[in-house]
Amino acid sequence: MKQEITKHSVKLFQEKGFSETSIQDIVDSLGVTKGTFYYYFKSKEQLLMDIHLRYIEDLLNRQKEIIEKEQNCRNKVIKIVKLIIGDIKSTQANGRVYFREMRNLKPENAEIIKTKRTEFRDNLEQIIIEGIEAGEFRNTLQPKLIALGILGVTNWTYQWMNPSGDVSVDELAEMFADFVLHGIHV
Amino acid sequence: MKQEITKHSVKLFQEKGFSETSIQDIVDSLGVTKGTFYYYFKSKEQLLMDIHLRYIEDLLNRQKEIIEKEQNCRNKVIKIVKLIIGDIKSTQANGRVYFREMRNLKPENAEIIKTKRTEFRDNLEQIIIEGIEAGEFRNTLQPKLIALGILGVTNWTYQWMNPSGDVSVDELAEMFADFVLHGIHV
Amino acid sequence: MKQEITKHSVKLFQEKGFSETSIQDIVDSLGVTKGTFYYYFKSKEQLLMDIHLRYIEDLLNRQKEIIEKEQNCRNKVIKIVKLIIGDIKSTQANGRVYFREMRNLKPENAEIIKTKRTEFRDNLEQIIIEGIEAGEFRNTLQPKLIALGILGVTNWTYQWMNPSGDVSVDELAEMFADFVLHGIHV
Amino acid sequence: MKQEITKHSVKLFQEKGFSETSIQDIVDSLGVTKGTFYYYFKSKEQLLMDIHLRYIEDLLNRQKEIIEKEQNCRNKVIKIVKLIIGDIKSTQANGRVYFREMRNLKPENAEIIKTKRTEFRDNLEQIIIEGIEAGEFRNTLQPKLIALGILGVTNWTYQWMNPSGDVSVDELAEMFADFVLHGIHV
DNA sequence: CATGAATGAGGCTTCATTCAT
DNA sequence: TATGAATGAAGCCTCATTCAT
Repeated sequence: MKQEITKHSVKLFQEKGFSETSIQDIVDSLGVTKGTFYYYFKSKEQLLMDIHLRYIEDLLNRQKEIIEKEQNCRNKVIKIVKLIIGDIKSTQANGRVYFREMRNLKPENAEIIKTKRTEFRDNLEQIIIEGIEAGEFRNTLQPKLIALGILGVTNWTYQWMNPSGDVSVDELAEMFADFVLHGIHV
Repeated sequence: MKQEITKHSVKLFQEKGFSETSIQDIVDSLGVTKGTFYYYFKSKEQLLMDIHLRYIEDLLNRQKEIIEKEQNCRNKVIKIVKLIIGDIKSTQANGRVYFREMRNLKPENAEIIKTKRTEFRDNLEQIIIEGIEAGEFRNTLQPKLIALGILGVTNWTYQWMNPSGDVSVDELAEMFADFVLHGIHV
Repeated sequence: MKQEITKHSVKLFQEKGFSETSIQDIVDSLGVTKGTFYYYFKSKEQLLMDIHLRYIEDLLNRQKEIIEKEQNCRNKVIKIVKLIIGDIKSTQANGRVYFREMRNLKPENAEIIKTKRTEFRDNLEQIIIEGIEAGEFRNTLQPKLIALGILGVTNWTYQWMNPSGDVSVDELAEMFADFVLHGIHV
Repeated sequence: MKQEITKHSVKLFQEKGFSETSIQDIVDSLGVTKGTFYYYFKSKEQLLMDIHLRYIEDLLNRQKEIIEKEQNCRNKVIKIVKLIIGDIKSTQANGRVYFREMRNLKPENAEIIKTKRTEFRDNLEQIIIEGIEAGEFRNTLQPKLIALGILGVTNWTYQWMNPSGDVSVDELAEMFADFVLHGIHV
């Protein structure tokens, strides 16, 4: 039931936004009553925190795997781009909530998520640094800004991507990986 | 007074979010009363629409100027990247509201903004297409996706940029223009 | 278990008040679940009634003993003052609940308690009457009002007494018995 | 309107208790809507605080007057007894709320009221001390406890007094003043 | 132009109670 | 005996909006 509530909530939050979705909306979509919601969650905010935590922790785990498995930095970057974009179909709702609604967390919870978010970004930055040292990447790059640029490319996808649209996810991931590596110039 | 209200609202919307900011918050920050607000705006949503319209129309105008003035596509892209990032200091609040709060517009208003948003993106896509035809850009690129990728790099900036932080806006614009053109690979 | 529940409830009701204490609070303090509570008590109100009944019936029994044992009215009054104040340490929580929460009983239950309360007061009034007739007490006293005055002195103690404070219970009982008998004037 | 709300609230709190009275009850009794209540009061608790403050400050002022005007301690005590009981008719509701509902104040507000309550008691204690020194009162008395005893007699009245009942307020005040001074013993 | 009182709908949350297991 | 999931009513409070002045 807790999972059921989470699932429906993510869907609604994604469609209407966190503040715009009422507990009533959530329980109505499940056919239960408000009491049930509060049996499983201490507050609406805690549900949001749950969603955030689950999302970022999953991302961090899979990022770690990539870093350990892949040999060169080029492939690490490609795989991370594909990681974020790749499962957009299954987790787009989750991702949208994650990228948009952090503001609604209490300061102490926001801090926790922010720390993990920073960790993810730092890991990417580290790959850029190592890639430069290994001669894989151009040595004029500023690793921190580039990491943020790459995340812009991938995360922004969650704003416009229409999973039932005409763009194939795999195709998009390939295109973006290529774009990140080589830019647009001939 | 209307401008005063808009200015303070943008600041508050950016800090706390549209739904989380009450009319009371707005008028308190101005030292006036609610009646005054409703003398100038028909509704809270109309104020948000005003903010959106002003922002996107300004962007579109300046984009048009760039397209007309610059000779080659390479420079057009560079200038557009710098356009979005360049005035982040003066309009970050505006930009954040623009990128985050469109969901709170009424369907008919959202449609209007969406059209202009699409126009901005289409213009960029057109530049990519022309650049490819002119041999400036790689011909393996999918123009629409690349346009979205570039916008990801630039628009995402509004999420993490701290205007009082240590990253110089000019430096950032240069770095991102370079990143967009040449990617990270040697 | 029923006694255990009662004991913990009294403690919580005294600290936070009846309305402010939830069944959840009670069962949490015992490490059991709500079902258990409702196995032993029909309702929250019935628990409160139990507490009231037990308290007043004990008082009435001990008052009766005093009335039967003591020879003169002076001693009867002294002993009753000491009865109420004397076991404040062991039953302060009970007493506080008794003096404060009667309002939360259902009308029919409130009536039952009120009757017993009146009985206790009437017994005291009767002692005053007999004391006046016997020439022990001043014959200008209005027995009913004086009974209420004496109960004020004693019952009010439950409002301010801090059992772990610096006032000794015995000392207090002596002082109040003396005060009731002789007043403050020289 | 604010006064109107306060007046009706006091009446309801006295009848049903603070926790048992809903904002809805209050506004219904006035024929207005909930919004109106919250236009005048920040919270239910603040209304309670208002009631408490008004009551104790009035008492303190009138106590001060008595202390300044009356010449001997005997009369000061008599006047204070009559002060508390005297206006029971006009302020019984207020008094009941004051004596019963302090628990529902936030800790910081409770502290403020407690301080003023203590001030009132300390003033009475001071009168006892001076009375003993002046030879008006018996020197075996413990001033602090006696002050609490006297307050028991008077304050308890708010528990049982039925203003429309058969006991005359003046008569009661006389009787209790006499009781406090001379006790019950011949 | 501006105020400030009033509305009413809706939001989050708590809680006593029930009931199948 | 005891559990724990579920209910539904009710409570406090916020807020966009209206309107007489």
